[in-house]
Amino acid sequence: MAQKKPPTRKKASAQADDTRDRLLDAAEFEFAAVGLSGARVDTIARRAKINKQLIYYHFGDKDSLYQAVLERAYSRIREKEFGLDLASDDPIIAMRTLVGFTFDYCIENRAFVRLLINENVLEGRFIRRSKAIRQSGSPLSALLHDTVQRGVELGTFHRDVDPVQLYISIAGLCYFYVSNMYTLSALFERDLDRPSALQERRQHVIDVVLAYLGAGTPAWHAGELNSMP
Amino acid sequence: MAQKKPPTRKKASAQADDTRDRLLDAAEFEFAAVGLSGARVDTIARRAKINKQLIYYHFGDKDSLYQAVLERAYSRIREKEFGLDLASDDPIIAMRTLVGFTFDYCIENRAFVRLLINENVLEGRFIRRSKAIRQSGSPLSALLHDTVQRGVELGTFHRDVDPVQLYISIAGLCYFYVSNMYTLSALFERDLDRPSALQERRQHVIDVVLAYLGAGTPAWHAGELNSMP
Amino acid sequence: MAQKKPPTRKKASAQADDTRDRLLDAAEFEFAAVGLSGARVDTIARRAKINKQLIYYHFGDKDSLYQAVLERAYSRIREKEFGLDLASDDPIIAMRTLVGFTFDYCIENRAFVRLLINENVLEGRFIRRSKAIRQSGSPLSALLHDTVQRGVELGTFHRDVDPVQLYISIAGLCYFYVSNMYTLSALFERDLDRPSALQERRQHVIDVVLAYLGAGTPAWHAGELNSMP
Amino acid sequence: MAQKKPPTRKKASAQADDTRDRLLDAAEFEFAAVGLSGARVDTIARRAKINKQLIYYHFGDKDSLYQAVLERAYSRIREKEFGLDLASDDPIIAMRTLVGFTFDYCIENRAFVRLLINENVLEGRFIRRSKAIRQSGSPLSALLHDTVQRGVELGTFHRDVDPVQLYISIAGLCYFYVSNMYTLSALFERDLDRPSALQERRQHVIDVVLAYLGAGTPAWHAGELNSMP
DNA sequence: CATGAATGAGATTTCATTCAT
DNA sequence: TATGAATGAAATCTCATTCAT
Repeated sequence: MAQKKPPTRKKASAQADDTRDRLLDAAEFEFAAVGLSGARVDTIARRAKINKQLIYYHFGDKDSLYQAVLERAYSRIREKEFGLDLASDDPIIAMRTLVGFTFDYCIENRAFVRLLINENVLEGRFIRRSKAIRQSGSPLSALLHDTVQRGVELGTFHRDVDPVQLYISIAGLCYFYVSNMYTLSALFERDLDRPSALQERRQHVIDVVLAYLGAGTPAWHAGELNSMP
Repeated sequence: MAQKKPPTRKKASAQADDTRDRLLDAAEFEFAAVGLSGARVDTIARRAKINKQLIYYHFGDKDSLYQAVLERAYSRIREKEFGLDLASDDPIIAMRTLVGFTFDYCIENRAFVRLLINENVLEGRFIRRSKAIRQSGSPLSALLHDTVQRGVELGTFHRDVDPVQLYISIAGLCYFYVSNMYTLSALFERDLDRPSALQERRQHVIDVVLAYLGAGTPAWHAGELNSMP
Repeated sequence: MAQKKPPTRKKASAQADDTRDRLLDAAEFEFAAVGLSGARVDTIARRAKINKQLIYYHFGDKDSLYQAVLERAYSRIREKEFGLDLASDDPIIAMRTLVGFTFDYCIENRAFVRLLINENVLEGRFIRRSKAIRQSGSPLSALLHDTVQRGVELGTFHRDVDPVQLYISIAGLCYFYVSNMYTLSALFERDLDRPSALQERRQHVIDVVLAYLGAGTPAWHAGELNSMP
Repeated sequence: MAQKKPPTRKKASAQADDTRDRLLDAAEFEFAAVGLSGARVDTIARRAKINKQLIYYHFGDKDSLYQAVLERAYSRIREKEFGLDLASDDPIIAMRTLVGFTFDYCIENRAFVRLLINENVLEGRFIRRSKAIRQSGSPLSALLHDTVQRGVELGTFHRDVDPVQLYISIAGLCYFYVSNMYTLSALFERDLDRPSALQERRQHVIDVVLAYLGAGTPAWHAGELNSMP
């Protein structure tokens, strides 16, 4: 939630909050599109329909604006992940839900995927500074751990697995498809962004993960209902 | 915007070739590290220990230099991939080889991974211009297709699978680990770059892929010999 | 460029006066520290713990604020100088008092010294506009003239002297030490701001002035009592 | 002598040296006139008739340019001071020469006086970084010490004196007149920059210093020939 | 009186690119 | 080929000042 910076700021009017939000939206778009170094403050200001100098008034500098965008983006996905309520479901269902959610989130929030990419280009310089973001990782792996554990106990999952390793694989199967869509599309001369291609990929990713956990079979797909939003 | 091209250098001196190579190496390093927009021509020149103007002499402009770096990077991995000689091996072995190779290549050639990332930030603008790169995709999927096919025919693979989908998954499981190592390390407060972590990940990726193809079981690991280079 | 002036405030509240004072103090500090061009309106406001806009409310603009600070500073030293009551003392005592006072004032009011310095960097632009300041010079030289005259008549001073020339020398011996303390300290690798260094300088300056007037001898120092505050 | 900065620079053409010199001259003028913070890079470039960006090419940034100007200015006056050859003269003559030189130098090189002033506004930030400047102080006080010593031994100077204290007084009597000429002129409503005023001041300063050393008498002035250049 | 938000002009600095040799 | 010098366009950021409440 921490997304304010200016040390001088005391009371924030509703209008000022609106300005900040528009600014963050515009900045997220720009940073996601061209990265931190590629982003132009001018462009962000124009897109947010505000005076360029306001950016400096509200956030101090370009880097701090980027940091605010990054933190907001992380807090959003975490909020949704923890809202999935995986704990109460059947482990297989829960895992399908999680994988499906992850894939859908990537597709619908490409800005987020690209933001992460850029943050890695920056060698994680900003994520390392954000305590809030760093602290969001452990509940995530705990959640995964519990789900896998339950599956193993019920006998539906064949193997125990490191939740971190599993999370990275789920993310890799989903994020990479989005983040590298351009080179992959060019390489295989196939439009990976078509609805049918997305649907196909979604199923494939779920299949891979469940197969790995020992719970997925081709036959099992018959009743597939979990459609994309 | 590339104005000039070196006049189809025929009698290029050995020294000039050396200069070009040093230049491409330095440029690859810089582009991989900070992306196209983040890269500084000055920095590249300094790193290559040449005069900045030489960059313009040899490559015309920054974009063309980037394009040259990208093409060289792709041609290198393709060369190695086709050198794997998967066709003659047992499909399981072949697949283990391919997945292992892909993982190892990512680990050893992080610059390449980052280069791809950046090219995607640029929306594949340069890869689309390069016929050579685009043409390297289809033999790759053909190779994969054959291998899978053989596995299916031998009964060791349980299912048929789209080779493109499979390739993207293999790549995703490997590349994502490298490309997003910084954010993942921060998030899970775990150093993913330790030799033991790399070895663990390598095995995990192979397990996932083979499990999906229906050829991998935990028990099966006992005889694992495929160590990292 | 001063647009507006507070409407000749008559019923100024006590609070407003307090605000003005805090503002002038903060402004004096800032102008003395970094000069007119170096001073930041923001910094002054923050230091005075008031809202920046109040500066404009009270003084119209930055230049007028500077002018007010300058006038207050001059009026303060003149007030003290005329309070010295040199007229009734023995000329030698009077001169020792004046020189000592000038030195002490410089040491204790470095902001004032620096303010003058800056005003000279500005080529006296603001002092020329201030009738009040300009008019304070002539009584000063008259005072000096009388004192020297009395000394000459009593035979304790050996020579007549231009009071303006004398005043400038006294000031030069004192102000320069303070205004150029940083470069001098660096040059001679000696901390000129130590209490003992200050005391030594104070005596030296008195010696120089009295020697010039023909009234000072080294032996004469024995009964020195005029200590620094 | 140390006045080059750019780490990239290897061979300097005569033309480039000329550019650097013009740049330093223009910068000195500007810094002396309005201080470091008041100086405009644009103005300096225009005055030097060069492209503004060349400043960054040659000096890196505004601060480094200022540092180079400061070092050049100090090295110039030191060079002249040590060229006075005070050691071989009669101590009284030597002292008159030194004081006269100091005064004349201030009058003719007001830029230097103002440069020092500004450096003190900056709290000696740059002089402290310059080893070359700092090291020039000790030979100076040694020179003064010797001269005074010789005068004392010959009996023409009545007292021993700290050479640093003496140097500061000489400088104070000279520099202050120049550095504070604007406020002093306004205060005493007298143009202190007239040739006759300068000549008068020059004599006064010499008188004060020699009177202090015990070597000056009003009568003694009769043969004064040491005119201003 | 007082405040937070907003703005326009202009400052420093960066950077790809070209010039001259 | 190779180099140091030079340049124009544009980027980030600063800062006095004004607006709206």
